[in-house]
Amino acid sequence: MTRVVLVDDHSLVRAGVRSELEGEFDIVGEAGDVPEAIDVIVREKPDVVVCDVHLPSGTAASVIAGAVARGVTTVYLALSVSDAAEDVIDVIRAGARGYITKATDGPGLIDAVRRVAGGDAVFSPRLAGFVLDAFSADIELPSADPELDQLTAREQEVMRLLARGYAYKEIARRLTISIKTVESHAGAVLRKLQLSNRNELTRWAADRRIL
Amino acid sequence: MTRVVLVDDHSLVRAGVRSELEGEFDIVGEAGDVPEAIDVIVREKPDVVVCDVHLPSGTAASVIAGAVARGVTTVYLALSVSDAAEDVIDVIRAGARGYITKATDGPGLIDAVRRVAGGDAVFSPRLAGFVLDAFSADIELPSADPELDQLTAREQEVMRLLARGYAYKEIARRLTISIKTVESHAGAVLRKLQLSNRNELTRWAADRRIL
DNA sequence: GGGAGCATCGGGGTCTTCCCTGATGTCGAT
DNA sequence: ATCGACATCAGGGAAGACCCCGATGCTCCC
Repeated sequence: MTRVVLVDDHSLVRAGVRSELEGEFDIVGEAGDVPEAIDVIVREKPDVVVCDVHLPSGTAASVIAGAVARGVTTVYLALSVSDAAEDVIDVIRAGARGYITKATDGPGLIDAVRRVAGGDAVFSPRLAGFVLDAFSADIELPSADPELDQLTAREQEVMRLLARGYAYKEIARRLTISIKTVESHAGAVLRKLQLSNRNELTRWAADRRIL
Repeated sequence: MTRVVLVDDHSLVRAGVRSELEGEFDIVGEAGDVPEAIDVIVREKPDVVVCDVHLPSGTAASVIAGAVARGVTTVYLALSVSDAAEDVIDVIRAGARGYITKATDGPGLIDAVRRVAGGDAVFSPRLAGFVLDAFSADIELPSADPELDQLTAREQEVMRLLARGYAYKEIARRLTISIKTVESHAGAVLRKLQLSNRNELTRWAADRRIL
């Protein structure tokens, strides 16, 4: 039987969730704040933790981080009244596998717990949209960058080598041109990209995953 | 009315999807392979593209990449017989907002199109699990980095500013210490991290998302 | 045939980076 | 009380980065 821990600062909410889940799952512990939650999780090592997002002493993300720091890896289902993008993203980033609101009914809750226990992720489409946006913003696909097009082919070559940290001398050797030519191209690159030195260029390139 | 383009190499499948969506949406174009699809998308600029994952001349990811390269941003709903993790991840990475299998019934399809058009993401919980795994693997949360611990608190401060591209002079001003002190810390940072110059440091920091 | 854009170089200069040697003061631990 | 780790600063120097001005050749285009 799947072993579950409940975390919520309102004992009434815990009671409600417990009554819904009892019979289906084995409720092995409860907690009302962050340190208490971490202790229970470390002690019980449950299969699933159903965790309120906002707790008096922190958030569900703190609970997850704390448990991870103490070496416990388990599956988290976030539970919240809020469906604000920020809340969702934070807790998902921290490692939660699902996020449901307290408007969910009993069978929905049971289904969600069962699903995250089985490795699935549980989101409403609206929340899934937030998560996808957040992650894609991180990833930043190799899009046709208009800033890159300002550079000539040769300048782009030099730019890549500059971003990798090669010295002018080294770049000159690799492209079999003189240092002075490298300087020319480097100057053009910095001017066109409105950067003031190589370090900004390195960051610029790193941000765009041009490596 | 939401304008939709259908992409699938089997005209029978297109016919089936079209018959389900007609009335609800405005089907403004169809295509059976990648270049054709890109052309139609560029020409029609639809709100939603319902796209088969496997096409004779490529994949849905190729279609998305091609359309993006030609400056069209629209919303994609991937459609496939396969629910293999690989297929899902590739097309989501490319930018699709949803992924449904061909087992979906008519109302489910209509609902999915409507949702992605509205900005939501559409996945079965199983597929959402894949997506989450794939992205979390990329992200790599700020773990306690043993290499960072080699640096003293002050050195870490200086390191962060170095990585951001500030000149020694500027760092000295910000920390209200002398340039010479900054040089000392910078030297210690490079030595301890076994890097030979600032550019490598910038890359080192960028790779670890220390910014 | 002139002009624009590009790639190729040079001289010469200033500022920055990086490293060397060395020094002083604080603080905590032995 | 001493020792080590740390933060602070200095002088000086070699090498690199960056910028200015200017020059040559090449190709493409009107």
